[in-house]
Amino acid sequence: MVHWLLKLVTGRVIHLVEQPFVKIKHVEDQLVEKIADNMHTYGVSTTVGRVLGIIYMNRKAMTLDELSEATGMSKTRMSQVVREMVDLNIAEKVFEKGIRKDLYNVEQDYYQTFISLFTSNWQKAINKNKMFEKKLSAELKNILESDTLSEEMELKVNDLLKETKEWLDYYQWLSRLVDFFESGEIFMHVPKP
Amino acid sequence: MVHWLLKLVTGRVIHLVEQPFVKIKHVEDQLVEKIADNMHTYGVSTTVGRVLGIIYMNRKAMTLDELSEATGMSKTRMSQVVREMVDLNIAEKVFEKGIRKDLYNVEQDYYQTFISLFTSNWQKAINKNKMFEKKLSAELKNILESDTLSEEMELKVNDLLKETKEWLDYYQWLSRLVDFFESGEIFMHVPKP
DNA sequence: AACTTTATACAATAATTATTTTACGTAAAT
DNA sequence: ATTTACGTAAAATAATTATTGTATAAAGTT
Repeated sequence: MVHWLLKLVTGRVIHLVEQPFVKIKHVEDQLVEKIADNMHTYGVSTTVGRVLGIIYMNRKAMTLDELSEATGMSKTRMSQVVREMVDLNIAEKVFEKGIRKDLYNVEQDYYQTFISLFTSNWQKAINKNKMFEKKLSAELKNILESDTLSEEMELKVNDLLKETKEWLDYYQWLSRLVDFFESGEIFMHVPKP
Repeated sequence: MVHWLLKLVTGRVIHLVEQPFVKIKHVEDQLVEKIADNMHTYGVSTTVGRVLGIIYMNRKAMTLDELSEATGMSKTRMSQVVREMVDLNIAEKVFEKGIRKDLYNVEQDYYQTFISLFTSNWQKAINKNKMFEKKLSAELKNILESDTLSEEMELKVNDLLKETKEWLDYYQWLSRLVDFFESGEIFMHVPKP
């Protein structure tokens, strides 16, 4: 960003004026690091979090080169990271006429970011499971038709069928839970401060 | 569990009777694997998920040796895994008189498991952040008192103070969100099917 | 048309996380 | 009083994930 300032720090005369700048930079860095750290809780890597924090603090979209510069990581890695972020719905590519490079921006609202991560995370799991349960349930019903089924086995199969049903219910609940967040209904019951 | 049955599979006479057993076992395994897989979404490793699934399907507490046998992993690993699970509040050590080995059991209610993982996960992050914000806020106020502060810098610091405040608010919200789940209030608004 | 710039695929390397092996302390069983 | 069983610490190894470097294709510039 304002790197010319940083270079002046060694100059004696301007030193006093620079001191606050350095401190501010330090606070900003700490904030970004904290955001990066927290991202583990959301199930994404530290680097994703760091990039999120950097763009967030920058207040406007950034290019891969700028991100690379800011993180000290390769441009390739930045490309990978922003793609992951776009997939997770926590960043978006923005077009700006006259600028050839891709620009990426992030949501400025914490709450929305939380919801995006929460929902994209769970939605994936929900979809995978609904399919699976159907397949399993069919498999079990098929076993029930076998005529060499002992009493004990039949009991077991029915138990598993019940299990499968409950599992499916649970995922239906999760699905509703995701809606509950995505629609913003959650804020009616847990209001923002 | 019922390993003696498995051993019979090669016997020709009992083969027809065993077929369903093998199929049932297969379904159970698939279920456990699915649970294990899903656990990624909760932010825990596959093995933790697998162990959860195994104990869950077993319907009663298991020892480290049994888990080791069931997963094919070392007892040491099982020790590590159950500890992690206890920390996450998704398993508990149970005592049974006459049995020397430690027994571990898991919650049989999916919903409760979800909540345990959700809350233990976030509670950790919340605690870490509350401290941090206080520290940062103090640091910023300190900078404000510097007399070599340019107009621009002062603006910046105030901006960061506001940022910090919002961040704190957000974590307060998360804290309430955790309560909302932990207290079971969530089920009043997103009822179980 | 030749040359840059940009993004990303792909293979190689580094770093982290998961797992096992060995070892040891403690508490029962003999 | 040994001996055996149990759980886990600590170090070593394996497996996975994160990161980089090289290469390439597509679009922009000269």
